[in-house]
Amino acid sequence: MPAKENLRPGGRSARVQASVHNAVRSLLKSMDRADVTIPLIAAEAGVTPSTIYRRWGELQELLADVAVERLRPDMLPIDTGSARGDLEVWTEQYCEEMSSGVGRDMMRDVLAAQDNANACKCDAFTREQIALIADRARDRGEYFPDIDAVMDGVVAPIIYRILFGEMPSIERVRDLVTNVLAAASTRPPRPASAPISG
Amino acid sequence: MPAKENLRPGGRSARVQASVHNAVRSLLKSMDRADVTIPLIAAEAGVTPSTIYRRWGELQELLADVAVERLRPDMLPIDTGSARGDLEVWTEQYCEEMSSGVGRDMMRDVLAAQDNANACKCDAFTREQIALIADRARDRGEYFPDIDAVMDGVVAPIIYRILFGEMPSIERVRDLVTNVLAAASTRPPRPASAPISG
DNA sequence: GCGCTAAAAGCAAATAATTTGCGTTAATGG
DNA sequence: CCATTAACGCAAATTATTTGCTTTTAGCGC
Repeated sequence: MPAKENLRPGGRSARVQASVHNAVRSLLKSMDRADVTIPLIAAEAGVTPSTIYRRWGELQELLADVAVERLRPDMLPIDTGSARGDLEVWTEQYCEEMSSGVGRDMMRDVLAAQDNANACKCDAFTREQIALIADRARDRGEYFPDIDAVMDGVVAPIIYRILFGEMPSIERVRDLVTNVLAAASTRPPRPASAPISG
Repeated sequence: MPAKENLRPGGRSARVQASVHNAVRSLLKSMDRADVTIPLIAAEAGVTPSTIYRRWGELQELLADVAVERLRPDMLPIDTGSARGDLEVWTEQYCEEMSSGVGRDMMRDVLAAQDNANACKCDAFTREQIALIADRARDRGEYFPDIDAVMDGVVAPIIYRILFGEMPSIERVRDLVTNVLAAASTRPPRPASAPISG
């Protein structure tokens, strides 16, 4: 678990991290992921392999580390003028990104790592985006479901299907959005979940 | 993709496969998964490492192969006399198994492999179990939702939360079951999904 | 059953990845 | 500016993976 944060943020360390991340991204673009090795990354980044081994431990952790950065949302959800429109557009884009080859690879990298901190981060990113849409809806005076209801009703089914072999169709995605919005005003809020230890 | 099926099912090959699988299970019981290596497994199984390399390619594929066998349901869903009872009991047990340390490790192994055939198999196992419950409900003349609705409404949220860091509480699980059953008689069936290629 | 064919396994040498000890560089805190 | 020490680089030692070749044996036609 010797990853990322709470290491010396100063010049060299940060430079090495950036260089290694760039090397990974660059190599993943030009070759099959199965052929990417730590010595290769080290050469591309201009560092010695042992630096990578000591900092990330395994290739899997490094890949997860890079993937989670790429999964970080880089823009605000598009404002369409209505909660339904916002959620529909965001969901379709999310689904498309996640079900693309690149998206699925990144998700696999994040989930394959021992350390589940990266997976939690991805979940947090998604919740933040939905919270932004929810805030806008509230500002407009519109109903909007609980974040958890959207996670259960829209995000989870999409991710499950992508991970377990079926690509959700756009019709299904729209349907999920419709159902969660329809249920929003009729269902009571749900009980909270407990965080996982390991 | 030199895995599992359509290899010589006869004596030696099968014996080696069984021996290797047993070795993996045994080693995973007694030590940390991070310390399990192919040479170790080979020694435990009494085969040469190159046999494992040629047959499974990577440790990850072998682990996925073993995990999917352990995830295969070994019993029929308990018959409680009602659809709601059947689904509730099955779901609680499923959730408990999957969120245990062993369950999460197996799921990770299955999802981490390049080959997504194992993930598809897990999905199929789950659908079969739900189909059995649905058949029983139909025989009793009870309503029962579409398998896809149960996958979306119950299974996906549970798995998503386990994978992405939150353990679903038993209350939430019951709530998911309640909601999918409540929706069963009011919602139209959903459009189908397309299979994934890679 | 008997032998033929080829898939799968064993063996060992060659290659590649990972770990480790130790000296060096440079970020951080006083 | 100096002391401290985390992070890095280097190289040797260890361990894992690949590969060419040989041997075993399952599957199949006779």
